[in-house]
Amino acid sequence: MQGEETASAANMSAVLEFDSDTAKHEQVRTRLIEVIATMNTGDQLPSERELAAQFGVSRMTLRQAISSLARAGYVSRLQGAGTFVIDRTISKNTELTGFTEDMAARGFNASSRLLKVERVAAGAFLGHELILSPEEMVFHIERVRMADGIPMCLETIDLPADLTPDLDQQPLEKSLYAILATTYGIELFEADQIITPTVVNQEQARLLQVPIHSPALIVKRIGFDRKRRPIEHAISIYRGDRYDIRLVIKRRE
Amino acid sequence: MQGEETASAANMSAVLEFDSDTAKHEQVRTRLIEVIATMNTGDQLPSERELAAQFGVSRMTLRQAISSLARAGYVSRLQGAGTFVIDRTISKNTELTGFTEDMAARGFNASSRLLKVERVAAGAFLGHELILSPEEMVFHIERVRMADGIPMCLETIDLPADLTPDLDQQPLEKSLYAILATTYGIELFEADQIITPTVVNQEQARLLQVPIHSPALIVKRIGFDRKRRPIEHAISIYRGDRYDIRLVIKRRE
DNA sequence: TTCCATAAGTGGTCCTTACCAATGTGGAGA
DNA sequence: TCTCCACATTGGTAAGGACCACTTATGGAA
Repeated sequence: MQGEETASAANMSAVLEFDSDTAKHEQVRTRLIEVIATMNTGDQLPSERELAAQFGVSRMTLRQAISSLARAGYVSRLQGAGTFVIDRTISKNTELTGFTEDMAARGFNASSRLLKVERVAAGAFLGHELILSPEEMVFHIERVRMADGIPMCLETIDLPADLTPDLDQQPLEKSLYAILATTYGIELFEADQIITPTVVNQEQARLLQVPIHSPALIVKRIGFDRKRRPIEHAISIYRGDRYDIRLVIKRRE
Repeated sequence: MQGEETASAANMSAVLEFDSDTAKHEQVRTRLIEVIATMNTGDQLPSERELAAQFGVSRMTLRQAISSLARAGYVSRLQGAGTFVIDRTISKNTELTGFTEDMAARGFNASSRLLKVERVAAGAFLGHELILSPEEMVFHIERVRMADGIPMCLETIDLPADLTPDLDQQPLEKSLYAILATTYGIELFEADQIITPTVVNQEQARLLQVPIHSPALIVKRIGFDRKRRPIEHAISIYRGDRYDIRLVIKRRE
């Protein structure tokens, strides 16, 4: 044996240089992902003590980074044995992403066709969902979302208008999440989703270019910021023949 | 103000007594859930330093417990502000559970009707999914799963026979996960799921007591143990009119 | 009265040290 | 040759201290 693990360990930068404005465990995490990318499924990582020494951080900090990777499904830890690289062919859809990122992860190029943008009163239902008074204004957006030019989903989104002034002036063919982040400084922190099955009606069939009554998934989502204030209400209808939802579910950690 | 937070803090047991064979942070977590149950949505928990002192543990240990609760959606932490109780009306379906637990969480009583148990060769497809040679034996189980006596889903499960000898002698109307844990000492650690929409055929419609061509969800799951060895392959068809899948998705933590 | 700097309090990060628990291995003994 | 057990190694838990980043309430200045 020539020590493959030791070899890949040697590839790691000896004692990382750290940004002062990003948490060390974040930077270690990022660096570890790069390292893992060069390894194969089942390979063992160097021990925590060894990695900590190499990165020049405490073992606690190193563990924080590895814990995050374990949750995200990059590695698996076994007490007494070691930390091992996990097969990454399964999509890791437990993290909150927009359509654009989601499609990128599946190897497609996301685009969209804007059907409608309007500024309207929330009304009773949306007011309840977004915790607004029914008179408050929301932006109402309807889009067809496409992957490599093929229609994948119909999207209906409503956002409180006071959070996103002039949203209707923005390039809504692009990623909404990107616009929210860069233009308005709004970042979604978590979202509640409810998934149900349906069959498409005539109008939906036309827009999605599938036969009428084809199976489809309805995904209803309410997105929240870090303070759990509702930011968006979205209902998406995904065609069932080209789209599925993949999850990795873990026992409590 | 009479200090509601201080009052509920006073309700907490001063300095917990600890089991020696369960991790402290686990026990703190359990105790905290009880405390949270007595509080209202939006209430602020005592500070970490205060809680740590009350439980008689270090702040690190206390933080470990609270981090777990934050991931599970019990509380929300805000740097500089505090830790707050989150609305628990939303189901927290991000944790791996069996049908029995899932239904209990929704307030239903789970039961099942056994349609078939047999011991057969895995074959090419299942062999691939479960990483067995096609000749190896698996237990093949088909069940109708019911909530308060109403059919909710059709379940087809296959498990490697050598892991679970005499599985066909077990009471398979009960929770399979419970049997795996108690009789065979097998615990599922994580599962990969793929969710797709469909419409039921005549046979499925009969078993689920819904009209033919009703929308339904297909959930394909492969369950793994802690070493990521495949334990079960399951395909479940849930009726769409009485069942949905609820998720809370978070940004990376 | 309004506004803003500030102090106090909160969660977030990071380090060090120590020991526990599970795993796998290699050598002693049968 | 085989079995079994002590032991080194791995990840897991825990305490305690120090400081940072952020929020909020407060009190003084305009």
